[in-house]
Amino acid sequence: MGTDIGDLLLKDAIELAGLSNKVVAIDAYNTLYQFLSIIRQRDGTPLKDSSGQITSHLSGILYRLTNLIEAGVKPIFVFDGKPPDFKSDTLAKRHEVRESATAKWEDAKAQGLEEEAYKYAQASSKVTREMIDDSVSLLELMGIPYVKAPSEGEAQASYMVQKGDADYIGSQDYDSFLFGAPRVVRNLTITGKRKLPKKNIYVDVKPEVLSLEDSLGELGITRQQLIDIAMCVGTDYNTGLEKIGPKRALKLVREHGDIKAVLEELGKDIEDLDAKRDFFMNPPVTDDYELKWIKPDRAGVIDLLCKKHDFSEDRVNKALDRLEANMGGSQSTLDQWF
DNA sequence: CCTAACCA
DNA sequence: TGGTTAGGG
Repeated sequence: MGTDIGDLLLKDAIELAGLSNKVVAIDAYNTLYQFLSIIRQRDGTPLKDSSGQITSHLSGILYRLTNLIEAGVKPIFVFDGKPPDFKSDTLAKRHEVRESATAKWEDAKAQGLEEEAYKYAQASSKVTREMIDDSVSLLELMGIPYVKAPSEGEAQASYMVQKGDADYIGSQDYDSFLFGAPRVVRNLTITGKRKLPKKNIYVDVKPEVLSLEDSLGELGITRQQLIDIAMCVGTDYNTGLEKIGPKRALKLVREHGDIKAVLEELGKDIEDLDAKRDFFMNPPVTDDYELKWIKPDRAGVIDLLCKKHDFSEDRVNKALDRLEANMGGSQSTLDQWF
């Protein structure tokens, strides 16, 4: 998913505390997908309520956002709108990959291949309309603002950071840099060691921040050239050129100036090149949003999570206690929020 | 992913 | 107390 330019970019590890009082525009699709693929049992089954509805995304939102707000972060969720027409190949491909992964998951499960089963279970994850609606409801009840993008969520989030309404984009992908995001934060979790599944390896997962300006300066290129490099490697809107990874793409774009000259040199072509380049530079965005963090509606959250989706009332109340304590629950913290 | 419980 | 892991829904 996204574009594979991460190796070219500068990353700075930080503590979550460093994001205190920062507004982070979280890429909703990216985050929900992450929750769905990772919040699973050992056999690969996602969390479900008694009626069989998947609830991994709701669990992720409740606990992750509670942690972020406790750390002083001011999160916003940014949802996708209508994707551009030239994304249809990528979307079709994702659908295909999901279908085949679902079948392979069944096979592996039947054969008792646990590791395989888990891998394919993850790849079968799908963010459904219903999950998005559920997530929006939960955010509203938790008092956390969200924005509905006219088109790509990452484009909208990038615009909000450019405008100064947010400080960072929260996403694991690098696409927002193509849309001009000044700052991105990855690994937006509570800091700590994490055990790799099925392996005896522990890795330090720390939030890391990336600055577009710093990376462009380091590489000695412009944002348009970064877009061109990404398009050589492949984006959601085009398949990459054969045998061209980020390193060679960087070299080629530096050498020839832009992707047009690179394509001419290689005798290749990318469909709708101009429209796609322009979409990255000038994506559809909106100013129609309001960012307000308000006191959570405890009864509403309990009703949605516990009554409708079988969450433990005890656990949800504990999370809400923490949320309230840091978000308009006490006068002392009110000032920093409003 | 995250929490909670368990054990050294 | 902190590392580890089962269980969450």
